[in-house]
Amino acid sequence: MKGSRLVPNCKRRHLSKLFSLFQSHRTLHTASVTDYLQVTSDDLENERKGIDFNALFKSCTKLQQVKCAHTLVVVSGRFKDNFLSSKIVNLYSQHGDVSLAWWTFHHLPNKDVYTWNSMAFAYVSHGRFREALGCFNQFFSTSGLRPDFYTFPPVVKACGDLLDGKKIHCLVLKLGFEWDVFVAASLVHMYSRFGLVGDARKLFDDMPARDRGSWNAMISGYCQNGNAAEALDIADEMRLEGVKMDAITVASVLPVCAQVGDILSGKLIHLYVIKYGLEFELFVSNALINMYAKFGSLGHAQKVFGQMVVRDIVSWNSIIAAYEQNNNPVSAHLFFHKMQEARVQPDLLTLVSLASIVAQLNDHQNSRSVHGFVMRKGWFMEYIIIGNAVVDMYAKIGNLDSARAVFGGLLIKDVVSWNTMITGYAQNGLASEAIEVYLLMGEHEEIIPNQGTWVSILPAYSHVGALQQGMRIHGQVIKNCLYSDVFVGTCLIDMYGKCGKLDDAISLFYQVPRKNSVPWNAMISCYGVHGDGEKALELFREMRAERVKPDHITFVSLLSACSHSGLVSDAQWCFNMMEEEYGIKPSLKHYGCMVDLFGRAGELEMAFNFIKKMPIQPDASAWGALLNACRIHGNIELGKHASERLFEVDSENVGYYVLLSNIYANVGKWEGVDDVRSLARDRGLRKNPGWSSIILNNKVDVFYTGNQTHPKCEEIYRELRDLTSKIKTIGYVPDFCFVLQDVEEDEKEHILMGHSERLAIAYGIISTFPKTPIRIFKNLRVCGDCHTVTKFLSIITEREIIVRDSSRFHHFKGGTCSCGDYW
DNA sequence: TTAGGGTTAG
Repeated sequence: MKGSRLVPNCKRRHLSKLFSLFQSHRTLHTASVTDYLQVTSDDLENERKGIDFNALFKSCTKLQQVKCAHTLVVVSGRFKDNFLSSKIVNLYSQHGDVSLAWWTFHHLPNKDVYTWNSMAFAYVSHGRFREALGCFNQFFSTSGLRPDFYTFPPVVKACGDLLDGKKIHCLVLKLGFEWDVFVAASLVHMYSRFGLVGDARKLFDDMPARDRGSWNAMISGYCQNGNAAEALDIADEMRLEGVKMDAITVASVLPVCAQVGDILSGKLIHLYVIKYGLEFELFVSNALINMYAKFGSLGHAQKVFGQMVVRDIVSWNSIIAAYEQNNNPVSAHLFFHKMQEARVQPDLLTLVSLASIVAQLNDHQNSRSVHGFVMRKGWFMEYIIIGNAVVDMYAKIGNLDSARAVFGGLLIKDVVSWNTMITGYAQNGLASEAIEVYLLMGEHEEIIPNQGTWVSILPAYSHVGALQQGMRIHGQVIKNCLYSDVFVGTCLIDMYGKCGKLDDAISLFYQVPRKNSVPWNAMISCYGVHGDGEKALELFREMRAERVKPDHITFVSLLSACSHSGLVSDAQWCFNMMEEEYGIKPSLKHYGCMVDLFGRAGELEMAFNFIKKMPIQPDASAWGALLNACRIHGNIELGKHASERLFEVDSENVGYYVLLSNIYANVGKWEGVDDVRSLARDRGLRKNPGWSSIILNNKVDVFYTGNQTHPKCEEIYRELRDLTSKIKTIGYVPDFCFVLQDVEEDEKEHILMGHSERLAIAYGIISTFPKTPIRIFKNLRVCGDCHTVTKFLSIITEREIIVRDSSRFHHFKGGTCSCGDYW
């Protein structure tokens, strides 16, 4: 028999490797691999005598040459030796080859406890818990052997649910292993894992002896259940008992410090880490990076990362996520490149971060690369998290078609998938699509809506002014005890505010926690859109008095509120305070608000000078605000200049062409109107049609300007003609400067009557009981003539009419409007 | 010869 046939399952190359090992040990006198493979079994028998088997085996294991070691065992005929085969099982397991471990294990005729333990441990260490439990059950029921101290800890770890855990616990008690520190620690941890921290604590308290591992098990139990205070307390108790924290203690506690925002404890632990040289532990450094990232201390995170000698995938993911989650996608991307240079293969979580980075950079090209990479890896099938991340990525860059396609293709969807899709639509202004997805979600009973669902759907309902539906969500929120959640509360404030229920918004505002700026911003913005700049300022003063730190959004809301109410000097006060007192550098949005403020107040020169003095390149919002001001105040020359600058920075936005053509039309310069129109046409832009909507009996009716297709069209026009003649008797005179076509006066009056807001209001009047308030929503700004008409309508119909347009609210009552005709 | 307790997540 040839030597090679003795080892049927081992490849020749292992033999040759083995042979070189033999050579290096100088214990085998065969000259070459070929010679060795030619030897017969008799020869081998003789050769074997000359081999120092133990030395060779040790050498193979030391060199991590697992296949050589295996070959050696087989070639030397010792494969029935439990000790050696178990060692091989462990070695294969360490090398990540569980199937070869099982193969070795499986062919052992008389397995002992050590062998079974080794196999179960191999499964556990690769996260194959079900197989580990199966292995244990088979061992317990068929081998006739008694488990030992080493058997239980891995098996306890493998328990997938409380029932399994309790069964194993019973067995431990029956066999009397409960006071082994390793077994007890694993039980403590098992109970914590299933949320029974109290039971875990009882076991821990009853332990007659505790080592550091026992303390760690209890601490991590608390940490993983979010019991931060208890975790930190028991860590302190451990210190008082003279047990020092090790890398594992630190790695458990650091995430808790981050979670509860305890920067001081976090830093003290970091000092401890440095003092005891734990910073070279991979887990510790990784946990430190994550903690500093959560505190927003990117400098510290990067310093820890920079000092690491060995980095693993978690280290790279952590530093990438640190920048990604602190809105620094450029640096995050840089670290991703460095990771590739270091030849570390990205994993699932790398891609989750990368998807967010690509979204933040609005990088359409790379969004497809991310999508493709995930597809090639086949991760969509297995992991919901990456599917959701890709949906989110596409939604954030405004590619809703791709987002929906990926969403539709997800084999399993959880509540986050639905929330992501709803948010995606809502944040891209596609409220009805968001609502459609939300309603579709309701058809899947297994999906339970959560906080994220309310936060995603409420803005969609506010956007379309769907008060009834919004209130229904409010009911659900109360049912789910989420009314004190600051984010849900803020969305409700926003919803009530945007649906014209300012009083409800205010009362809700005083019910939610107000420690951070979020609800304040929402309430200030509500006052702003309702044209009450004074109240917005008053609330801002209250916010300062309560020592709540405003952020950049607070100032955008505040400046815009001032702008809509003509509070020029107050706005200037806020603008200066922003940087001087709070160190917030004004962004383009803030500059845009200021230009808008000066412009609306008729201070066109001030607005223009303000733009000229801006320390950053003015964008479309600044020039657009100036152009709008020129329209309101009829300044053609400056309007022309503003539009030229505007088209340099944004030539795609059709709204600006409309604004410019309005300026010409208002003063009857029809050739100017034609020029602008043809310019827009040449650039392939089409006017965004004006429309208004009204919700009656949960049904949304949308009217486009000049709409002739509504089923009640005739009635609506009849009512409008009737109402128009009535309001003419009390002083209404049509203002033709809002007609942007060069036609006869009769025709102009007809055009005005066909404005979408008027159609919606008339439809509301004929469809509701007398004196019922009417709420309508318009996608563009309300027209000046319609504004006048609505004031008169509020007198003769004795109704409140609430019109929400693209920038604010108009609350008409008894012939006046809440905006005081300033908008 | 084998065991427990540890870091990243939409």
